Amino acid sequence: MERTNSRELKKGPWTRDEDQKLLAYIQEHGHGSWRSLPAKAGLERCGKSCRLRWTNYLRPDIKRGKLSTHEEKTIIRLHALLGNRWSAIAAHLPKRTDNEIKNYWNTRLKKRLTRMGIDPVTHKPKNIPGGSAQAANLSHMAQWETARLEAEARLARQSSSKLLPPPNDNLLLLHQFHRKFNAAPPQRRNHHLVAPPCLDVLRAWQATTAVPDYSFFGSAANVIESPTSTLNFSCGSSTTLTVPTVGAIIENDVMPTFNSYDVACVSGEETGYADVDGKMENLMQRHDQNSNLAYPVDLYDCGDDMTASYDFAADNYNPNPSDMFSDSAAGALVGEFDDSKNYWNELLNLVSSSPMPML
DNA sequence: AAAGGTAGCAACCGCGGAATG
DNA sequence: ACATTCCGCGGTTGCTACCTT
Repeated sequence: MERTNSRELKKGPWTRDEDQKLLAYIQEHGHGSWRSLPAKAGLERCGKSCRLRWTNYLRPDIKRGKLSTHEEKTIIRLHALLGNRWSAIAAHLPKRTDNEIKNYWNTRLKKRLTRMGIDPVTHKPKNIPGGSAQAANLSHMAQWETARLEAEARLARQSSSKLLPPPNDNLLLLHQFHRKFNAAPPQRRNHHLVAPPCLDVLRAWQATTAVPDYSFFGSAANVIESPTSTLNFSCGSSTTLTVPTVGAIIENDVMPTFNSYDVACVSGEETGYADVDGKMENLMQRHDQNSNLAYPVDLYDCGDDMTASYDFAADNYNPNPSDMFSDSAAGALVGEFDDSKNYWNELLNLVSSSPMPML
């Protein structure tokens, strides 16, 4: 419990002097216990206030300034899936704080969607009644997906801050999810190595705005290689990741399954990302054709300043390739193309259905 | 120029879960 | 097993700058 000190603690805006004291202390000693930090740092603030100032403002790895179109669309998509779980959303927007994202949503994106006639809570057009039977049927799926996303967000936080193995419950949850929906489970490799904190599909979305014009789908001239071919990516070692081209997906009508390792593996391989993203956009497009999608495609892709903005290096994830691709890892690194179409269709449907209650 | 309204954002508050003894 | 402490999250408030009338 937070108790008020007998001495009156300062509240309100931080001064430059206070900032410098806090910054200097943390740079020298680390934050340690937030509760005891203020006294040690010579600040008349509560520990909570110090922590907030640090995490939302002073931390050196914070990117400030206007959010890019790419970041905006990521927020919208993640919000459609996660609701107001700002920390989980922030985990997929490097260098942005949950507070900043929350503010941005409340002051801008929410209003923009409202103006467009879209309910910012359900992400559906306001004149289309919600609560369909389908939505009800998807409740369970939604809960699992939500839980999975949260577990991944936790992993992201843990591994980025400590580089320690994830707690067993997180890993268990991920395994349960993947088993339940017949997707490739995340695999624990060597004990000291943590999976890169990524939400596979959403990272694939994030990673690629290099191809802003998605109208090429269906155009033979732009389909890479033959419709059934695959692309191989070098992963910095002898292992390769096999990913089907857009054409292969269309042809075979299968939904690819990636796990975190797969996507991390293609980091830095621009063509790989473009292709992964292409798949997702294709899925989205096909989904659009079969559902009353709330968003016109251009809602996300209307900006001119789209740039490939996902910076994997920013995650400070530098796995040793020999660890990364050892033993059982090899199997998982090969793209697994289960027929998990239902999984993806339902997940994508979810985007246009109402948020579900927590487990 | 002044008053009122609005937008944007930093910071606070209360709650709940995790960690610890 | 329980109580206490610590920390993080999401909701909310309040301040400031800007805009409109």
